[in-house]
Amino acid sequence: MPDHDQRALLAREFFDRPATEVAPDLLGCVLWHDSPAGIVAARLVEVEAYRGGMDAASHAFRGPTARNAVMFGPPGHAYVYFSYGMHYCVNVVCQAPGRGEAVLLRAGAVVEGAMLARQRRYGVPAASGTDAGGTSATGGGTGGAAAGPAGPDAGNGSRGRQRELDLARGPGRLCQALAIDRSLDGAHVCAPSGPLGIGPAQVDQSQADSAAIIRTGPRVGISKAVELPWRYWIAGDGHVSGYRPSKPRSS
DNA sequence: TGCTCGATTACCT
DNA sequence: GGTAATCGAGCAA
Repeated sequence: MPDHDQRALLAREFFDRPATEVAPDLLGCVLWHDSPAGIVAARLVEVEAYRGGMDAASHAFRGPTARNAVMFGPPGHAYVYFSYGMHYCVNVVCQAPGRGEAVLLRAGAVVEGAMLARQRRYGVPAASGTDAGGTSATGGGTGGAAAGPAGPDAGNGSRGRQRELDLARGPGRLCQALAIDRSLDGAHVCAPSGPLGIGPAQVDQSQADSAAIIRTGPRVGISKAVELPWRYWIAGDGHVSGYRPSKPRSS
């Protein structure tokens, strides 16, 4: 049933470049997780580049530790960490081993397995019955999902639409929707047999148009190197999370 | 050994 | 729009 061995995957060489080059190229690509419960896939609409030892905001800035060891390994592997005591965030390692560069995957639009993603996020089977994307039941596979954000909330009001946009809007939500946790730390996203993968951007005309408009700006929630415009997102896409500067802790 | 902070989110006003 | 929640990593003593 998992048709992911037929899915196109990005080559390892794709990630063997500076994170600031990989990050914009990842926009429009599809991240998927094939779990026992089913497949959920999301088209990436927002990412951030972290450049290891030369980037004070990077987890790798201070050198390798047990937590960030994966960042210093070969490119094309997932670095998953636990944040704020309750959320997971997922990165993809870039550059040759030892560099510590990675791209944080911040937000996506669920294009497959939306029903399962809703279940994970909101604990309900489905808001409305129009979604055929539950688990791997999507007949058309990735291609059929290319229609964009229309289908799932048909018949719902703006509230339902917002919920749909919020499914994977933000790094913590993305991980929750795709059931990504520390067990996937180090997973190879270029391996055909692995549970986690990233496929190339779909060459659909409407998406090609939107993917052409890539914006850059300061990264979210960091207190160091805030001036670096290493956040990349698809302009006008409702699945992009809003910019929030780092908030100093209240005493 | 203990303390502080964090690549966030959900909920309350 | 503002704030509490929550826990692991990293640093200092």
